[in-house]
Amino acid sequence: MTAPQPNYLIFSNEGVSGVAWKNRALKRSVIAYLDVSDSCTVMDISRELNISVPKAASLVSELVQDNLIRDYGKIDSTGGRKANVYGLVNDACYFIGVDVKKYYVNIGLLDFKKHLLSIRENVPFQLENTPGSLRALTDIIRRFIADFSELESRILGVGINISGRVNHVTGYSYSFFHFQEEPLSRIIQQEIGIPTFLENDSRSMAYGEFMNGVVKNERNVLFINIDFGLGMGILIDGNLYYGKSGFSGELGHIPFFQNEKICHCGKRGCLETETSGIALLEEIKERIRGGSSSILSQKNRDVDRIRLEDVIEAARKQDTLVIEVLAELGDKLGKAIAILINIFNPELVVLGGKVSETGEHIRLPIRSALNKYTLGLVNNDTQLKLSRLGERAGVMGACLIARGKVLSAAY
Amino acid sequence: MTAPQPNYLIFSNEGVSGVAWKNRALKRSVIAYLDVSDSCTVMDISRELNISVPKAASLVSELVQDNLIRDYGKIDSTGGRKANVYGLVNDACYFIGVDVKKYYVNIGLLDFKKHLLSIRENVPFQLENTPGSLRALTDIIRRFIADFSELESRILGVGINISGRVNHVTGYSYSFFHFQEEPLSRIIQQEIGIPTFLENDSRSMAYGEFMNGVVKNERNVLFINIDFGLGMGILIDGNLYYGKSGFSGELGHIPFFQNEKICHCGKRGCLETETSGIALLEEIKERIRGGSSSILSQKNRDVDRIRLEDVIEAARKQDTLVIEVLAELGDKLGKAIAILINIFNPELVVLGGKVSETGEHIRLPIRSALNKYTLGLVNNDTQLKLSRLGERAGVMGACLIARGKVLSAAY
DNA sequence: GATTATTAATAAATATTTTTAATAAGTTTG
DNA sequence: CAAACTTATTAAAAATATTTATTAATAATC
Repeated sequence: MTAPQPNYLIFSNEGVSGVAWKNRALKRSVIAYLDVSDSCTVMDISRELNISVPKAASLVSELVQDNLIRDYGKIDSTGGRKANVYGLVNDACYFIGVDVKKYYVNIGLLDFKKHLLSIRENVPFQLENTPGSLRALTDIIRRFIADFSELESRILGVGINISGRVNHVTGYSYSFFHFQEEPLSRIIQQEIGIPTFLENDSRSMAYGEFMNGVVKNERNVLFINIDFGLGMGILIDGNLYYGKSGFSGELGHIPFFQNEKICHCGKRGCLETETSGIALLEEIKERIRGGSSSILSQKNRDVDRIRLEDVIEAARKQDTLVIEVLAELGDKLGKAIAILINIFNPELVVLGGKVSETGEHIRLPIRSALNKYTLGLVNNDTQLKLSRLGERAGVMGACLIARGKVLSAAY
Repeated sequence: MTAPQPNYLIFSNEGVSGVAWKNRALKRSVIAYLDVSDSCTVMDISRELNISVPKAASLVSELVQDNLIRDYGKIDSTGGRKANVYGLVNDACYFIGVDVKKYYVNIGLLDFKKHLLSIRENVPFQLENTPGSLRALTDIIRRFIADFSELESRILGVGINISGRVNHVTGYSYSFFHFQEEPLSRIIQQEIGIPTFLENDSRSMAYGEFMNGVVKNERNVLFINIDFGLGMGILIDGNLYYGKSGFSGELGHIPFFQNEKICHCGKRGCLETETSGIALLEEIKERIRGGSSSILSQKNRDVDRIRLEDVIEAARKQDTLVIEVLAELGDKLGKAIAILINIFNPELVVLGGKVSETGEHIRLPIRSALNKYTLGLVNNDTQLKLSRLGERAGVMGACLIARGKVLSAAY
């Protein structure tokens, strides 16, 4: 005898009103509550949602019937009859996250309880603004889904990270695959047959770290994505902040330097021109050409062919040149983050993206710049931590974005 | 026969649970809805709050009995029976707002429908960190309340703006009147006998402009307070953003210049050192001393005694020197605002505070700096407007802060 | 180890809300 | 100007939720 299939209707408001609508909303609230508290009793739900105990009990029993939550036995009592505790069923439903990079794709499968069950990294792919590239992407997603055919009916959403400008509400991507009238999310959704959601990469990573990463109870968090470019995800009161059109967090293109370097955005003096993976790589190459010694130069290889990954690897091996350049980069970036701290007074700033994999080599210079450039009172409020998810923040975030949208019926 | 007194119990959750709690919450929701929609029918409420029409009708009739809302006659029909429209009763209750400045206080009275019924400006006062100064402040408030003794029982809240660091949740003020254990808000509340709320001045002004000023339907708004110092209020999704400890929006102290001017905060290079009322005044004085001609110099008066108000007055009279200095200041400030626009992607940036009273003389240089320093796509999203409330933004905001807290029972 | 206090779950009674239907009040159209 | 059509309000019936009371289970106490 197989377990009954869950009743996904509660994740939608379509075609219901009145009491049915309220019940769905309440059930979603129960799940949202379990999402943060992990487990709870009928009494807890009654208190939390301001409903009577019998009502809470009936909701719980329906959710158990729906196979979305499960009775996990008795709780340790505090001096009375022991209460039954309930929690989410981890295999109730699944979500897929796709992290689209320039030369590869990472794709993963998340269960109901936010465990990353499977991840496939570095799937070869060329991100180009062509229909062919889009087709290749949907093929990769389809193939991944095919590997989990027995779960397919329980995969409720797909989240996709695309760098550049994305409107998460309309599902339009402006920087890539923008060659048809329909929003990109809908086109992909038609291809793969599962509700699909688009998100900007830095925001997605921020959400991943927030829901399942280094963030604990902090509700106002900045996630600095130091990758090839420089991006930022903003979490305000536990929610991603988008701005008017979803273009918030364009940290890389704030006017910051008096330099003459022309950014790929067309402006001069962008922060990204000196504090990003590309800037780091260029500076390292420049200095090696100028005669600086480094692990990277000793190998007698072609300077032009040094990759960012090599630089990060060199930092891990305590290469003096890289550490020195990182310290300078960190000082500049720290000054920029000081601005953000004065403005946001956040509880936590998380450093993510490729360059953050150099660990303390980048964190410490930023930390000391913060001490230099922010007011003590404000600075003391703010922790500075390294990403916990690292490379996987993108996939995790994409899964969680899809999960969040489906669970809140917000689409 | 006098009108029945309103039932203020709905503005509290104390001592109720179950159905009574739900009814109070629903009634508050009705009022919150009327707050933004100005008037509505029973049907509207039913649809908006997802409750049945009879339930909505019973809530409305209770609120009418409570004298909080009133039947305002029939609406123009769209092809059927005309519906009754309901709206707030403007004299149902009142709120007081106090804008505390360095050398004076502005204080005003707001009615339930957000009309500023009475305002008393420039009440002499010395803001000092002494018990005497605090006593003087409470005296001013008490005297103001005494003038409206017939309304006193209906004054439900007092909002107070204090510059510097304020925690609106705990009610502590750190920059002023911080010489006792208890939070300042509670101390004042005990003195005047009305629930009291503290707020930072820039945030309060931002809230005033948002609820009753130049902001129309925009939900993500930055309010730049260019006064003696430089502050900012941030509105995100229609709510004030506070940050971890309520220290958000410290725009004046972001590290921005390479200059050697020491800011009163102790750091060097603060934005405020070159783009604030004080900076403007100093620069004007400097240039006049250096021989520049201006209306201000012609009067043959003591340069040292020129006040910021004189400078603004001169700008209104098209004084070339002031306009020139404002243009330079606007360019620098515009560059800083460009950073904010890249980060927040707001729908609207509002310029307020004393210096903004120079109108287009400050707005246009900022506007052109924005064009220069932001990406087109992002910049086109953002309007730049001058404050509508001007000097009164502070009082209006303080009243509205108190009103908002009371109406949402959030204290 | 029985008793008491405490807490959870369940059941019955009560109260409230929603549904459904009917009525009233208007608008539009032939 | 009346018939047909909309929409709002009211009323009664049905459904649902909350209260209150009861029972069950457990820990602490004597």
